[in-house]
Amino acid sequence: MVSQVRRFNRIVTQRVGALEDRFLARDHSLGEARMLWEIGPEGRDVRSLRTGLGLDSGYVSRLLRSLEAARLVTVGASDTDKRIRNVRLTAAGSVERAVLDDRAERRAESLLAPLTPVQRVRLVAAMADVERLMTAAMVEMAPIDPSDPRAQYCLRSYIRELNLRFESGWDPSRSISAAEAELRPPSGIFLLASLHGNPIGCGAIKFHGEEPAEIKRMWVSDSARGLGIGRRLLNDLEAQGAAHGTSTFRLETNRALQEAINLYRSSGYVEVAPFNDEPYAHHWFEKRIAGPAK
Amino acid sequence: MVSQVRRFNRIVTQRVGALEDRFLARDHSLGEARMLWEIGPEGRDVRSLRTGLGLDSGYVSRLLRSLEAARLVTVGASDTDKRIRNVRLTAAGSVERAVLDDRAERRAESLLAPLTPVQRVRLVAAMADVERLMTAAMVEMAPIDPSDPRAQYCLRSYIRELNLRFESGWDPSRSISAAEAELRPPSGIFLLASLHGNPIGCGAIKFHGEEPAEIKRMWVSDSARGLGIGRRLLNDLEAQGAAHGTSTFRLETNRALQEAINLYRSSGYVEVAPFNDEPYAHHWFEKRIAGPAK
DNA sequence: GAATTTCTCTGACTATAGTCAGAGAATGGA
DNA sequence: TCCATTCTCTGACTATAGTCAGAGAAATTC
Repeated sequence: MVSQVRRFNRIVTQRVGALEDRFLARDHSLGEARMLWEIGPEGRDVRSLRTGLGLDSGYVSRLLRSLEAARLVTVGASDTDKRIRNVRLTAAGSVERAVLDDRAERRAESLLAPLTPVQRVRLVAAMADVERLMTAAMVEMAPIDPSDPRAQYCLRSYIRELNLRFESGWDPSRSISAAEAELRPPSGIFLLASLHGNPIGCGAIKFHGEEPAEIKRMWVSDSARGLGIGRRLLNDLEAQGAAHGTSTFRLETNRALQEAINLYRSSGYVEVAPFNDEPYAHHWFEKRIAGPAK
Repeated sequence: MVSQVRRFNRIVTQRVGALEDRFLARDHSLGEARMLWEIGPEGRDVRSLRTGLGLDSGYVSRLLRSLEAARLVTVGASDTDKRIRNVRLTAAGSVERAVLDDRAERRAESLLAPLTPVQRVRLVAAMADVERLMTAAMVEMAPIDPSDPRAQYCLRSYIRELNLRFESGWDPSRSISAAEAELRPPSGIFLLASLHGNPIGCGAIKFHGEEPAEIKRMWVSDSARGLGIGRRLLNDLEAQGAAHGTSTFRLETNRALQEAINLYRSSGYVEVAPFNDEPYAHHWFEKRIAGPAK
């Protein structure tokens, strides 16, 4: 498997890497072209360019001066905070960006051009698979404090979604509690899934001493469905729980969340009699896992 | 389709491009690392390094001096031609190369690591597809003179293969002629398929004035089977023939070449009564194509 | 045997893509 | 109000990855 990955890397850097970057730039240096691209039609502030491209502030500044000298962008102070500077494309800058875009388009076409129609369809399908799975591989999971803004964002999204999907809406106060303090060590664990630093999913454990631990707040962003994030969150939560000495997990869920129910079933959760009086639940699940490795 | 290709390019350069190159080098510059890699355990002459990596001779020379200074390679004159210099890895150089190899291996593993087993299998399969089809897309087809060494290589390979696969072997002199002069404009056309400059397939046309043209010498290297090269050669030959005013093509083939027979059938060739007395043929095919575009 | 070509090397340059250390202006918190 | 912090900018540097023009030695061609 690994050797296939390496062969893939070789071929793809030959064809995509070499062409994509260098070829697109041409009239500008690669750095300028990337910057022009990243600024986008709406304009952007310098700070977000810096973090977005991962460049040194001095370097970004210099690139902007050179784009400014070429009359491709204008840089002005932001209205709200005069330390922050805002970059916008000039008319010429927009044209230039369109040219870059057009080149990328042609590059992509030229990659498909030599193939037969059947091969094209197969290649594009395989590319979609690779893209999806590589994106999945870039998702990072890490425990964070439930008061962290990223955790809060996930929890708000979770509430919004449940409220939308449950037939009767969802009122967290009528439901069994999962307050911040309950999801923070040592009472619990809050796990965040993020892609490029942006939160895209979460899951939590609420420990009950010797009693089975509860899985709570499992949520995956719409934009990240189908990447297996839910399964990985569940796996990681179980592993964390196991490290904490827990060998039995419980959870309850609403019949509206069919994909979650499928996930639990296929992850080894077995439906059991109701073990609590959660008003929004239709299904109660339990799973025993092997104890922590010797 | 094109937008999928572009999304693929973006993701893949992010993940493969950025990591692969820079990450591997570490102790050396990227140029040195690439060179170390390309030299290989067997050693190589400077010339092939230069063409293989596509670098300026001065630059290659400088890189070699720096590797030599680090005692990773030795450079000595070739036995047969004292202008040519031979590069070999020292013991330390081999160790260093193994370290690079190991890093590439780990990189590849780390790409798979976050995925579930099912996802890994899917990703690797999709990568194999992409690799195969991108390789196919890199194959170039161009008419060349049949006396060109690359054409000669293909023709020799063709003869060897037919001799091997025909039940009774193959003696070109008993077969209908397809001499160099017959496959060269204006009498004919010889089309070469090459990958990275190396010949991997060929096909030819022998014109007969107003009479149907003959397709001859269709061959694809073992190493390039399954890439659709045969079909593209045939397509291109027909297009060339059409541009030359030919609208009917004929060919005959031996029953041992089943994959070729399938190719002809699925490309619109219809089996017809024998139109010549080729002693090695079991099937005769014909195809009429639309005239050249208005 | 002379002229030409091939192969590698050196020296002198260049552009790109940075990094690092401050400085100055604006903002936010105590 | 003052102090620390944030944000951007400039100046001074560096490493990498080249390019280009020739020179010298060996081989090939005429």
